[in-house]
Parts: sequence; structure tokens; C-alpha cells
Amino acid sequence: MRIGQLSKNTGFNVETLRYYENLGLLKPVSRTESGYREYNGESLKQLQFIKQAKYVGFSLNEISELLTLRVERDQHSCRDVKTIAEKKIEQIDNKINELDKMRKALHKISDACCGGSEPATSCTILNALDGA
Amino acid sequence: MRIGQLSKNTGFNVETLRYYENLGLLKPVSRTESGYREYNGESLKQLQFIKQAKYVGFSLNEISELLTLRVERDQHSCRDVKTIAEKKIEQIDNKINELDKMRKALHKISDACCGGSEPATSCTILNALDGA
DNA sequence: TTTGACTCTATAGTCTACTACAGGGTTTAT
DNA sequence: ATAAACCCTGTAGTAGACTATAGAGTCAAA
Repeated sequence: MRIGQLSKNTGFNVETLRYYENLGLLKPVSRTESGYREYNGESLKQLQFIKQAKYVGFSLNEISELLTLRVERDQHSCRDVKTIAEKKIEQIDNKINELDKMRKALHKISDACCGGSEPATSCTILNALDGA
Repeated sequence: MRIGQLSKNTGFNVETLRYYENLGLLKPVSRTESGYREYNGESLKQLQFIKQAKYVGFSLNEISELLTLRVERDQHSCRDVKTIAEKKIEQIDNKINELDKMRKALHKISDACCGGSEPATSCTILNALDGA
């Protein structure tokens, strides 16, 4: 598919897709004779991943790191891959932990509102986090 | 404490703290006679929250929304608070879900490397996500 | 008391991640 | 065959989130 179609299918706009190509995040599968970029299903998956990774707070640089992380004997040493992967897993665990705390706090706020019996004045997200 | 001390205690630099004040994210508890900002333990907690919320991908605007979310009869209607809180909880659940998928994929990559028996060539984060 | 560290306001500059032209060629539907 | 819709490169502009600097006042230790 061409860039306009990919744009429609992913919600990224055309300029952004070309920008990502410049950054080395997403390269077209090939070019037509006239120079048009061509993409396929893999491109779509890649963009889906980029979108989600952005959503959970990874920068484009970090996403690039994740995307080029691949276990292929000739590309990276085993130790490198394992090191990077484990560093990222740790980051992800931290994020999940933090989100879980926020989740509990928000539930507490929501409950304190309609139905709960705590004094309403004490309920902000910071207080709720303390008590969680 | 004054702004320099708060900066040291939180890792945010002084200019950033003043910038946050402009945005309405963090106001000093008071000012000295000579105009110096004064902060306390609450300020510290607030900045800790801001840091974590940023880390998991919330924008300063969203963080501001979270910080002003408070159950006090006279400030916001009950329905408003509940609506915002639940919207945020949904967002957080989405984030946690996505992070969990990434986590599994990274584990798969890490395993494929030293110990696993899968063909190394197939192991990128996108492939790992497919199989998860 | 004076020197150095700290603070103030106000404004300008930087970095990341887009977004919008300009000026031109290519495809496709009519 | 000719518009309309699409694509190209290159460059410039924007929004969000800082970061740095100028020019001036304040505080604390020697």
C-alpha cells in the first residue's frame, strides 16, 4: 500500500510517517519506479506498536531501541540483547507499579464520592495515594 | 524550604519549578517578605507524583487535571469527579495492558537469547508480541 | 562589610515531535 | 486528455516541556 492508505489505516498522518522514516523508525518496504513509498502489513504492525509505546510514555528514541532489539547472532551479541531487554523490563515494571498505585487512588476518589462514607474534604489524589 | 532546596530534594531544576508554577501545577506554600518562594513536605509529594505521572506518559495538562481532581462538595459536582476519575482509570487500565504485553514480549526475547531453543532469527519485539 | 551563593522577574533559546507549505511530478477516474 | 487526488523533496513553522541568560535584589559566613 502507499503512504496515504497507511496513514488512513493507522491514524498517523502522512507527514508524520515520512518524519518517522527520517528518524529511522519506519522504512518503506520498497519504492515504485516513480519513487512512491510502498508499505505492507508489517508496516502496519510496526506503527501499531509505535502508537502504544508512545501511549505508555516511551520516547521515539526509546521506541527505536525497542524496535531494533532483535536476537540475530550476527546483529547483536547475546549479552547486549539480554541487557537491554532486562533494562526495559525493569522500566516497564516500574511503570506498571506506578500506574497501579494511581489506579487504586482514583478508585478511592471515585468511591469517596458517591457511596463512600469518608469525609469528602480529605479526598484528593495525593491523599488517596497516601492511604493506598 | 526554598526553591533551591526543593530542587535538590526532587531532581527538578529551579527553572522547571518556576515553570510549573506558571502552569498552575505547583504553587509555593507562601512567600517570604523579600519575595522568596517557600515550600514544604506537601510540595515534595506533589512533585513526586508529577514525576511518576510523567514517567507513565501523562502530559502536564493531564497531570494538572489529576491534581485538581478533588472530592469537595463545593468545588466540583459529584458527577464530574466520578466521570473524570473513571475516564482516567480506563486510560490507566489500557496503559497497564499494553505494558504487560510489552513485558511478555521482552521476556520472550530475553529467553530466546540465552537458554531458549527457538530460531534466533525470528525474535524481534514485533514477532514476540504476535506470539504473546 | 563584602563576597559568594541564593533568589527574583522577564525574556529568549532549545529539544522533541510533529505539521504545514511550496513547487513539482504521477495516477486515476471521467 | 485533463482534472482531481495522490505522491515526492525540502524547508519552515508550531506546541509542549523545558533550559539559559540578563539584570537586579537578598542572605549568610568570613
